[in-house]
Amino acid sequence: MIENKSIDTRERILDAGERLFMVHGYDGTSMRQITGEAAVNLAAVNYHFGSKESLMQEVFRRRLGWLNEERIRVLEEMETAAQGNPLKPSQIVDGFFGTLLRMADDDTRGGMTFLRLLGRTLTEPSEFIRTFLMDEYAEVVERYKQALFKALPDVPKAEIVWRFHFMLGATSYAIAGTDALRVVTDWQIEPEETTDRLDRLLPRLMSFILGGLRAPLPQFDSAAVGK
Amino acid sequence: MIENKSIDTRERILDAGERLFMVHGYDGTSMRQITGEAAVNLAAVNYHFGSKESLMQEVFRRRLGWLNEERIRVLEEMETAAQGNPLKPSQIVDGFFGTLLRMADDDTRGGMTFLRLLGRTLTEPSEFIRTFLMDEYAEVVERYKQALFKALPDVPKAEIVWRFHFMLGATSYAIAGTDALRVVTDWQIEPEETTDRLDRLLPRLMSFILGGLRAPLPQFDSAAVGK
DNA sequence: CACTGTTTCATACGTTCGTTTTAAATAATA
DNA sequence: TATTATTTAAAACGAACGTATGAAACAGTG
Repeated sequence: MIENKSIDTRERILDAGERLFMVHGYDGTSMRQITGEAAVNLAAVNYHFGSKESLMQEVFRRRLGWLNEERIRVLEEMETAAQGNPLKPSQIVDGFFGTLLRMADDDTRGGMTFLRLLGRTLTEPSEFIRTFLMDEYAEVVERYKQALFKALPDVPKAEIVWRFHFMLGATSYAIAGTDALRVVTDWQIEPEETTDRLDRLLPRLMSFILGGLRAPLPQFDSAAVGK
Repeated sequence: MIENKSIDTRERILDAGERLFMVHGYDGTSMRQITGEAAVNLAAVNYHFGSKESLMQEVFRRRLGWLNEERIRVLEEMETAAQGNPLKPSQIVDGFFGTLLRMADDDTRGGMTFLRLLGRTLTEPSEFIRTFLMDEYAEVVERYKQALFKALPDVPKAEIVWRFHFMLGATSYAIAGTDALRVVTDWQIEPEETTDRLDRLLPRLMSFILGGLRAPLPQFDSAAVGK
């Protein structure tokens, strides 16, 4: 290995890609936009990453690697402290979703930009990113799922899995659509809300998804399902 | 106006566009894919709709027009029956989200295909679709918002707006990611779950989002927000 | 039938896309 | 400093993109 020429072409490309993929999506972002914003030559992406797809994967790997390791670290810490007893659902939810949301405050880890990219990507999984995300998430999801099964022994497992799914949705959307949703709604939030919006998003979202997780089980009233 | 030549080129283009935009996204879908799947000439899209963007808008207008009229019809019906009394939150939620989810069973209204397109589009709002969606949604969101304010007079309005936001997210995601999420989780759901998955999604999702809506209000413990 | 407006068709236009190539510039090693 | 490996630079590639054109096929009306 050799030292950087200017201050890291690689990193500048990743930052530009992260931001542009977040704003315009994968297909909507061109190599020329990326290299233009990063102020590097067009060929630099293919030199450093091989292809546009590989760049996209590296954008995710750079952030998700840390995030999912942190999630597992937090979970193990809690499990150690609990000495074999089940964790509280709120602890588990905070370990998974709270750790994610707290990334938004850490600009050295991508901050809001990466979170919003992640949120929108989960609903538009191209084939190549889909298989990649599966690998990155497999272990951490399995661990948290097991923890929830243990924490909620009376709730059917299928139900827990669905609700995990819903929580992921509410979270992704809340992040990805921080202003995309304003669009659809046109609601005005008081000024104080927008300034420190992020500080307040976490407790708000936590309340909501915990409320959903603990909601009464649905009645499968087969006759009235349609209404 | 003149009759159709073969059986409605326009409609076949809309159907193909709806499906392909759902699978590959707007930028990821080419005119040649659309006209190929619809078995019409390449120029037919520009002839009938003017441009690719206009086609996308028409794909949405065709479904959203009916959906949002139906939502308002249902709301007015409930309000009339209530004779000025506040509605139950569960009624309002069912009017908005239940009406949406029940579209999935109606293939003459796009069924799951359109729902999934809608779900993924809400997290990737291109500038041109963003302004369009705002117009389509403005009235219905305002009406339901007001109904919720009235139904939950003790809950701060900002809180209700946020939770509406979260509910929309959980719903969009649950729909858009019907198998995109399987990807991320790799959970196995019992066979019986997948067959009539849709019948069971509605009550499950309803329980979840109602639980979230009724959850205890968050504590803004400013000192401990970061952990 | 001829006439007229509508729809379909094959084809081509000018751009932009991701990628490749060849050479120049830079940094590390001896 | 001479040599070698790494990184940047400029230019070009073929392919695919959305769109436009003009003629052919069609349907409705007299």
